[in-house]
Amino acid sequence: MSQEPTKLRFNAAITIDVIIFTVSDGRLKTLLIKRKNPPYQGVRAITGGFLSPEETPDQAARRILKQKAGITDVYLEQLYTFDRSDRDPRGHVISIAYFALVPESKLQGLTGDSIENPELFDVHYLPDIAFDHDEIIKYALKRLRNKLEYTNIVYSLLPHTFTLTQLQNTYEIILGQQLDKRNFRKKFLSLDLITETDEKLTGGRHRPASLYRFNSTTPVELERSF
Amino acid sequence: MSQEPTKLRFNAAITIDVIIFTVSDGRLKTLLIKRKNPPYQGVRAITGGFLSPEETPDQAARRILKQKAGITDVYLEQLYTFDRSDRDPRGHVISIAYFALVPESKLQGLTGDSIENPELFDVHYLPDIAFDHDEIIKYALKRLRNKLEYTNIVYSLLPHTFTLTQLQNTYEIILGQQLDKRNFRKKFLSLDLITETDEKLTGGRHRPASLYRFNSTTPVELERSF
DNA sequence: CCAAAAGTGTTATGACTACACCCATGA
DNA sequence: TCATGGGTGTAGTCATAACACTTTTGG
Repeated sequence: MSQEPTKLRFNAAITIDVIIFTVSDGRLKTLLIKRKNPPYQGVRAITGGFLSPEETPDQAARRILKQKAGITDVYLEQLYTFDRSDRDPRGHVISIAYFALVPESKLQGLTGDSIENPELFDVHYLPDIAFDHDEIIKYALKRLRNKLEYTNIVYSLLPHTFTLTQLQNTYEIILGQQLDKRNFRKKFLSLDLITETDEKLTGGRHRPASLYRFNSTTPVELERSF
Repeated sequence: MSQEPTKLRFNAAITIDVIIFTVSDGRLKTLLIKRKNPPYQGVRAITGGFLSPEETPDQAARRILKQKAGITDVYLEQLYTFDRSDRDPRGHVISIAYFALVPESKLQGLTGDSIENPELFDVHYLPDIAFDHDEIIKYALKRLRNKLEYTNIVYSLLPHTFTLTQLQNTYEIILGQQLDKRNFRKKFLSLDLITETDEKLTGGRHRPASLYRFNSTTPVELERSF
């Protein structure tokens, strides 16, 4: 294929924002840092950073996850590309937003003594947030709730084996509503996404619970029932 | 809010691609141009262009629609942001893709004598296409089919007033399947998206059809039934 | 033995599917 | 009068929603 002399000229300033969700203490939480530079210095914000010229947006999102929160190997999905031209006082900025689902176990290392002070916040009780980041979080939450209904991505928030009650709790926390135990089990088991192991979770002063595992720990899309 | 000296440096080459869908002659079609420059010179491609530094991606998408196809005031939605780093021989390119729904009436002016030779192609019989544009079209089609089910966006493909048969045909063409007339009417009318006018479409040698109009010609999202 | 969570089945309701005939018009 | 597309209702099936008691363990 013949190469033509057209030079590729950079024509935009791209940032990558990564909304990190986790379920912890019975709450859906998101990780926010404290901005160390203007604009919005000292205000909470989604983790993000500028795209490096030699990396792809996906690579940048994973780099940011690792650098800012020490997180690797998690569910990551592109959310939307937002234009910040009128919201960022620095000028014309385009933000490619992602969202990540992180099991609580991968957030243990978050010491909070990092320079940007990452902390988890209940998505229903967010502090003041820089830019229009609160709208982005709402948008991500909507996408997450929808995807719960027609994919298996909840696997990315649970340990390798889990009980049906843990699974149901995760759904209830994210959807923000109680579900009927029998109906939930019947329906979820009919989807053939999980398999019962021969192990049980003991320890409580009650009947032990069967442990299950996901058949696939890569994203699977179900047929929609429309 | 204090401005800090951080300079905004452009760090990426952004292109905007706009997949244009229309229904015509009982087929779902998309507009493709013929590339006049390498790479893929002379090959069919989605309409697109580089982002201008002073415009937002949405503005760029509308500018491209107008410049390349003479189309204004249509349904336009951001689809996904694709990374072309390994697909475009010119180097690191990021494409923000949109899709537009255009009623046939707005495509009359397409003379085909423009320098890029825009033509409509049946989405099921596409010619050879530049880059990975065929995958992008498939992705757009999937999004379009999904959105038909839970939004009113079909309004953007129909004239101001229309018959229920026209409406059903549009659904059938896009979804690629026949629908039951009685069931379709019962369900669609129950959504309260359209209202019967007191006009009828006469002209065929058969009973005249009632004309309907959409209650809202801005996008409306229905509650999903999940 | 008792407190606590695990586990299980049936009925009622509402949504979707399948299906066939009469109606109004123009030629 | 007849060919053509417009217009309508019902019964069967399937998925979802509502609902309460027994089981197993640890303390």
